[in-house]
Amino acid sequence: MELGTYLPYLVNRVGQRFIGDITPVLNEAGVDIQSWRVLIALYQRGGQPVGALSDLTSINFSTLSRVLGRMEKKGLIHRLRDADDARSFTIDLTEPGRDVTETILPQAAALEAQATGDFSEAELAMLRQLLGKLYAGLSDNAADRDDRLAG
Amino acid sequence: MELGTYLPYLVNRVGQRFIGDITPVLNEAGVDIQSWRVLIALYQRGGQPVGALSDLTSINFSTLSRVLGRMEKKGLIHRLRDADDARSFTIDLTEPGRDVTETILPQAAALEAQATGDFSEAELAMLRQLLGKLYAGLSDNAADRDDRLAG
DNA sequence: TATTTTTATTTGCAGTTACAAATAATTTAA
DNA sequence: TTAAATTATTTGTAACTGCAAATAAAAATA
Repeated sequence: MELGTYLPYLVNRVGQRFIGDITPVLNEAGVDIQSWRVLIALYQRGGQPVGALSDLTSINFSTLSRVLGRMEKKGLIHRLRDADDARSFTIDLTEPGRDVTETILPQAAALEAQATGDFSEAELAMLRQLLGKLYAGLSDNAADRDDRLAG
Repeated sequence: MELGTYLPYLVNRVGQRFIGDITPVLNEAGVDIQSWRVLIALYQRGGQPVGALSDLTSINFSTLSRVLGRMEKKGLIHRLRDADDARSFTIDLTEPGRDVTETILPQAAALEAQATGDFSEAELAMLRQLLGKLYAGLSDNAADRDDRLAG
């Protein structure tokens, strides 16, 4: 096994550089990287319960609970008790949360565009497709947990 | 911008699933994910000073310093004061460190193989190449730091 | 050669993270 | 229709993280 071909290594270092590039933008806006993940997810997919948001953002349940706590304190989101199921919340962007997201989004898009400046459209599409396929090939640990409970 | 095409999102969720899949193996071996990154890097590239290891593993300097601290306590690595430069250490695997690495490696390779079971050789090669290209397109924040100092 | 600047690494500190246990509400089964 | 099991989320706790400042050694400069 060669380090330079080991996919977890290749993926991790790209992920870390993405974080490095977006961090100054996020600092400017006063949000951390986890909150940013929540912001985009909610912005693009609308209100979500914590569990779905955990899947969507790949943030651990209990961590996410506290991330949401600080986002709420900052007025970026609110927790709305579900009418039918009082265990569940719907997490939603507030207006300021939407505003912050719309401030960051174009800068995030610009950084992505810059990082992929040398990519052809075909390469970009291919990369996205392969990352999706790879994701599908890896274990859905949330589903595993459900299986374990079910089995 | 669509969440499903946003590369940081696609990359992060793959990275998190890789971590989820390797974690039981690492727990079994008694090492954490960061230590594992250090282990592979040293195993494949030989002894390194902390700075080079930070680049190689994408682990922040001060974090890495403490990761090395716990690895040393566990006897996985040792710090060897550089003969020519007393500020610098060469970090190296101990024999137990090498053993642990060799226990984990085949399992890590198996997980990667499983995740990419549906990939053709061409797809795999393409994915690796594109991830490399993407990495190159992102900022080398270590270099940025140097530039800032130099400029 | 004494002083300043740079480089390599570590540490203080304040905050973040994840596991497991706790809470609280809902559904299932007796 | 009450007890048991399941589900959604939060919290206790112990460990980990990253920034900025500190340390310590080397290189550059006066």
